Amino acid sequence: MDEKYFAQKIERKWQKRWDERGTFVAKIDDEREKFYCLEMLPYPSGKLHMGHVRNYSIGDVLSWYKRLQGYNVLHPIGWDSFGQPAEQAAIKKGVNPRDWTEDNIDQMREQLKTLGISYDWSREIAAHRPEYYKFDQWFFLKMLEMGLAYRKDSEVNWCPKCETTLSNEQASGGICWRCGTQVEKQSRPQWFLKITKYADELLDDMSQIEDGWAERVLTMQRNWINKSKGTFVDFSVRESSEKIRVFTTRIDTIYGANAIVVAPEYPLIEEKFESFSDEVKAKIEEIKVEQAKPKDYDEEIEKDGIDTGLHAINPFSNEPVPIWVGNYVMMSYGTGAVMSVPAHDERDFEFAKKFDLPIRQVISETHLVHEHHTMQALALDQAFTQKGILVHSDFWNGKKSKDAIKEMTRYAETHGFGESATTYRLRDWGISRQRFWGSPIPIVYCNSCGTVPVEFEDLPVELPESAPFTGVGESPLAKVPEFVNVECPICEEDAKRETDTMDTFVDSSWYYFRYCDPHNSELPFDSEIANYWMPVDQYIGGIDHAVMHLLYTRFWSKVSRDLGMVNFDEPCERLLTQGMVVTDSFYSKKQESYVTADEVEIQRDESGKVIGATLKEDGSEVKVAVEKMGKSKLNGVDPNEMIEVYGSDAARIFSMFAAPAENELVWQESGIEGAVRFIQRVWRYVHKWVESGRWSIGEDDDPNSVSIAELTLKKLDFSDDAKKLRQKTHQTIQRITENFESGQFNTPVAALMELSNAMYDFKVEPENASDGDLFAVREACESLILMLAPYAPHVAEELWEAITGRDLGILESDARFPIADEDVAKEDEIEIVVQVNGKVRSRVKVSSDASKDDLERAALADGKIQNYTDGKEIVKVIVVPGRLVNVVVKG
RNA sequence: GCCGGAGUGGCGAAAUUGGUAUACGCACUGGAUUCAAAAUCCAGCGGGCUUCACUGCCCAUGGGGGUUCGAGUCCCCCCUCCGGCACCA
Repeated sequence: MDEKYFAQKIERKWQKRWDERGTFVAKIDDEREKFYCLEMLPYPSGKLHMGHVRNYSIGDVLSWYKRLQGYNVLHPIGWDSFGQPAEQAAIKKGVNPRDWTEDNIDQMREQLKTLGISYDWSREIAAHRPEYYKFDQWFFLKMLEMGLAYRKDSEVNWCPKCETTLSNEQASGGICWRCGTQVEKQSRPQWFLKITKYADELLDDMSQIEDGWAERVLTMQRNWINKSKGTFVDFSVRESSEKIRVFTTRIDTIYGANAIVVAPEYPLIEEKFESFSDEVKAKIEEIKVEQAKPKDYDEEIEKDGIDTGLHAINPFSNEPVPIWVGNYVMMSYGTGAVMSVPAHDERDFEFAKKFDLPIRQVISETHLVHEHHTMQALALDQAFTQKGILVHSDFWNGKKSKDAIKEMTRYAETHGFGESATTYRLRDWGISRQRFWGSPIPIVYCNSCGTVPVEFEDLPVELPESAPFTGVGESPLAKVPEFVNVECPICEEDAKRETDTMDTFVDSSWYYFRYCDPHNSELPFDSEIANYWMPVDQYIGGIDHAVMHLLYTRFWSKVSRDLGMVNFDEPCERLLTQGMVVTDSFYSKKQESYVTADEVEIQRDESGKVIGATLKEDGSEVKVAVEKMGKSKLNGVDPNEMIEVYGSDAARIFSMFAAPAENELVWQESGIEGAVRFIQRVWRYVHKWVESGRWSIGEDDDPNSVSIAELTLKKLDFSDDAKKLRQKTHQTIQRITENFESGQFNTPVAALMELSNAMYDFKVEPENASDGDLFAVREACESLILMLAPYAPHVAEELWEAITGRDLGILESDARFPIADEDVAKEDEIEIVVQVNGKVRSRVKVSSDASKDDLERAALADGKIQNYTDGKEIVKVIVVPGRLVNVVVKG
């Protein structure tokens, strides 16, 4: 046994032993309650970043905690290994995406093993392997059978020079990443999954998970789906027999409509285009071009539009209103037309202000109803968007918005110019990608038979070994004749394969099922096995996935349920959305790329805050920002160096201690020394007692030593100091258990540090320790090690071995997370704060079970308090048992 | 722009969910130990006033307002920063 703590040595020792003993291999066991702990699977970029370390450390803390409580824990890991970076590497460096990906996986697996996360590596999966993506295709075919997969035209980013489609990232700033050409939109047939069919269920089933998911995530999902009840209203057009249909949730404001605003591609506009003036034509074209550009959200888009000269007739008032084309109306969203009510909608208000359109108030606040009936509308300086009472609305005046919405909708329905409707913002999920590195969509196009699904027994449709990666022209897959040319599964005539591959979100939508049964070659997973492990008890991942991934994944479970494969609705009971790990990013405008911190000269203000930077090489300007780590192209902080220097236990403790899991964490390395110091303090303390020979481990013990079993059997006398130490031990167990149960992982580290400080404050040396002292020390040490294990499993195993001679993590281990003894933890005397008018004026010591009356009496008897109450009237006394007394005085 | 979140000492943060603001750690300062350094140990550490000292008082949780006996915590407005926005994953 080394006396000195040497992280690398013990970490390697235990990683090897865990591997050999299969410590973390999960097996179905009906005797024990299962716990499925899952972290979002990483994209194998080749390099671990601090966001990963944080994510997996949180998962490991929970896995260890549950394992020590006797749960049957499943804690798997795999790779989200399809995606653009591999293909970009192929284009830029000429490597094969498969080799590039496999290399990266090997590197990251090594790094993860060095971190010592308690994964069941026998269940490792990777999306890019045919054994896995076979079942992406399997699910696709099932969804096709269910009518959930369909094909329709949809737009993609298109570079006219490279004649290729681009992702949003490749088209950022509206220009092609390769050649800088202005990006356009192109329409092409693509495959969609009908997630909208599940919109209501995705909303309603939130009630099943609301206890375990953060409210912010559910809110974002709710707003993303955005179910709104409202009314379709048809406006007839004075210059045409066509009608314009708009959707509104506020039909009660229709008397305030001052215009109909339509998208530039609106059919009526196309039809009447030639009749417009040159100015109108030019503006419409301009808006079209502008809308076709990929969105840059940083840039504020000013409202723009033009009056076409056409008129729509308000079906309620028969009033004609102008028809405008506006840049904020999209053909692809809603009906492509909106009614503009500036007085009661902020966007419409802004539009009306800019073009000086009339603004008519038709809803007023309840208490102003009377005046507004007779007065002209007040000059509004902003839109009044709340509900209220209708004014300036003919027959409907004086009605409440809520009633008016119902009655006016009914009126529109009976008069044939409208209908009530429920709309969703949620759109179907487009999964077609014109890329090589993804699951091929298992479809064949035949001239005689049409669109033909590949037979189930012919799955997987395998990706070819390689393809020409040029970054120009059609997708690489389309350039591989052996892949494209195929026999039609029906008529056996020559046919062509679909060359689009699936969105990588498909892979990550069902991987947690696969972990349950990762080697099944017939089915994605066995139902019975999945129903044992699933749903996931705790899912942990970045808040950046709050909407898309987590919505797709919920959708996929519901589809699996409808396929009869699982017996539940929601895939994850509890979700911990970890805050982003962000870091300073340096973007060189000259090099048009991100550079590392080493390459720049950083300017700081007096407080050390970064205010700017220049490139060391030539002093050119560098844009400094704080951005999430792992963002593609951005070089994050490399945790491996930190692990090498300080050890993985220290890195893990520090990453957990640095901030609460949900918070964003601005990464900085200073402070990790504190974690190392803490480990060393624990190490030294335990070794001092073990090596003193005062407690026994094996058979050849010191004759003066005594085992914990012997101690437990004796009736022990505890000194006041020993009592104090035991009290601290049990209070710490209470605190940490509470923290873990409520998902708080930073404060337990502080509690452990406090406990170790208390151990150092206990001044008894081994040589003259009584049996009671020995017991108190041993109890503190054992509890500390067990509670430390989730954070620093290597050092915990090592110390546990030192004091018990046994392993901690293995299934056969009898080590259990400690349980607090309330009687030992209880304080006899507590300090109560005494306030006068809410300000702390004194403190009194009372017995911890003092009654309310006792507290009040003690407070009023206190000399300092009497100074404040003398000659004044005591209005009331508020007593919060265990906390404080507040005396309220007057005069 | 739309949706969601965050802001507390020099720094990361804590605060039993409306009840002692600043636990724990980092950095810093002083002391012990040492030939010396590292390591370790002890002490101090929000700001301002007051007292020789004990002490006492006031101001502080991004800014402004409100509710309450009492607000970091609840409500309203504003500022700054971060995440997502459907082809980054």
